[in-house]
Amino acid sequence: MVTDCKACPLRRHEIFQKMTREETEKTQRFKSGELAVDPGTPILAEGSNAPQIYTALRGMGLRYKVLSNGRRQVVNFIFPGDFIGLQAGLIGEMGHSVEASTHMTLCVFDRKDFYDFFRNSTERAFDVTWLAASQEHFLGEALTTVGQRSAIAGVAWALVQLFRKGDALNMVQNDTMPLPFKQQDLADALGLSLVHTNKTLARLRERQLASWSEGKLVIHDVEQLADVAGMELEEMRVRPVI
Amino acid sequence: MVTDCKACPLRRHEIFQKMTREETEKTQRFKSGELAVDPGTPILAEGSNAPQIYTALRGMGLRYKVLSNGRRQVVNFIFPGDFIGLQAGLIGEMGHSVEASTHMTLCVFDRKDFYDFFRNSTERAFDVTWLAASQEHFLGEALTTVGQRSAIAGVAWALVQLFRKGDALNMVQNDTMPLPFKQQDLADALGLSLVHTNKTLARLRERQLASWSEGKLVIHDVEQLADVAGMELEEMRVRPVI
DNA sequence: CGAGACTTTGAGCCACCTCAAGAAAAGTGG
DNA sequence: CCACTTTTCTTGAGGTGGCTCAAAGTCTCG
Repeated sequence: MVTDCKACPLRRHEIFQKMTREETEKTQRFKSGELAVDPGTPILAEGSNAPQIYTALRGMGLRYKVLSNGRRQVVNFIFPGDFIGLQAGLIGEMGHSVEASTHMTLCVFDRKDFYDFFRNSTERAFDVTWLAASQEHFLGEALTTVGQRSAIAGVAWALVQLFRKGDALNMVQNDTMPLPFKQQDLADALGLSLVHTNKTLARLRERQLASWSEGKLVIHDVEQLADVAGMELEEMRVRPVI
Repeated sequence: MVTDCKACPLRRHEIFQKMTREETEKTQRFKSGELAVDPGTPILAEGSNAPQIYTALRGMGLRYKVLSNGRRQVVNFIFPGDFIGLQAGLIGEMGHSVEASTHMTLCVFDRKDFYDFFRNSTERAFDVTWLAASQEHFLGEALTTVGQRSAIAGVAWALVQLFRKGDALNMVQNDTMPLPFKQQDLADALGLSLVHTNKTLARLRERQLASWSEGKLVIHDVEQLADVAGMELEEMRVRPVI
């Protein structure tokens, strides 16, 4: 049986299904073009030249880099629908590692097919490029946060981003969404220590701006939180028609 | 007369020349498809939906974002050959501002033509995507630096990056290259204060690792500096053949 | 019930910040 | 070419936001 890739950002089901079917036949390992991984499982390693590319279907994960001194920078949080390994597919090598934070199921396809796919449809090629550019845009924002915002503004910024992304994916109900990460993950994303991140989260909780515990993030007034972050809420971009 | 766009990263001269010629006719403003700007001139503004895209032919500049509180994050340094406005071309809006640090001359073409260009050649479409992905890769590195490296390691990292990029462009002679930026620019790139950046540069100079003054950066032993930065020197990536 | 993983809190410290002011360059106009 | 102004660089002094160390509290799970 072939996986339904509705969740793939490129929405080209027939292509993805073909890829995953081939993948299945080739490796004899994936029952249905899906790959299921447990929390903590590394999916891609920095510097690797992995032949696979994935789309997250369910579950969440982290992109991160680690320095030789052991410090870790979380580059991004992965949500359902996100692409994993685009960099490897494009420039031939991963610039970061990826691992699962929760149980995840991934849609698998391989690089060679990715090239064909890119070549055969300018429409889809544009989508891929759009995705890369969006990611670049996001990283610019993140860099600005880490470089210029105070701890409380940075944490507020991150929570707003996560909440809005969750909202776009219909994960928010009653002002709350699942956020299955550790405080250490957020700390590493913001370049803060765990201790200070914890204290900053406590401050936001006291001020009734945001409360994150037991894997649930609750935000009643996003605008107020965005205000603390010193950011304007830009509306979600939609891929333009080329 | 039509500009020679050898320096454009996409090397598709006939296209670019056509674009710039059209541009010239349309605006009656650019004598030869080139645009010359003075130091300090804003080229693109964050949030703008500019119809133009550029390639830097000569001179250097800065990409940056400014926060509502007035703080500025320098996102990247622009060298000859770099693309300017790719984001606007792809996702319809600039995520950062761009301004010239030196006198610059730019190769101008417009967005509509960019779309056609993208659509009409999968080869070039791939190049664009590759560029976007490379930029994403770089930003991930920068984020890691700002988030996880100490001031001295961060400054060392930045100088190594600049020096290697200059080297790739044959701007290095006798271990020295032109670096026409201000210390404030570097400080804003690394999320450090001007004062601390200055003192850190002084330390590197004392330790004979790197010396930057009067617009010239001198590095005798890049590996030693990379060591201070705690980075491995990865070799320059070349766009793979698709 | 004990072990391990995560969160919370307290206490002291330091890397980097801000404020301030002088020195050196780099324009600018006559 | 020289006074004058403005910008950039440099250095000192003192302050603080966020860090590290340490330990206790909570939760999960075998």
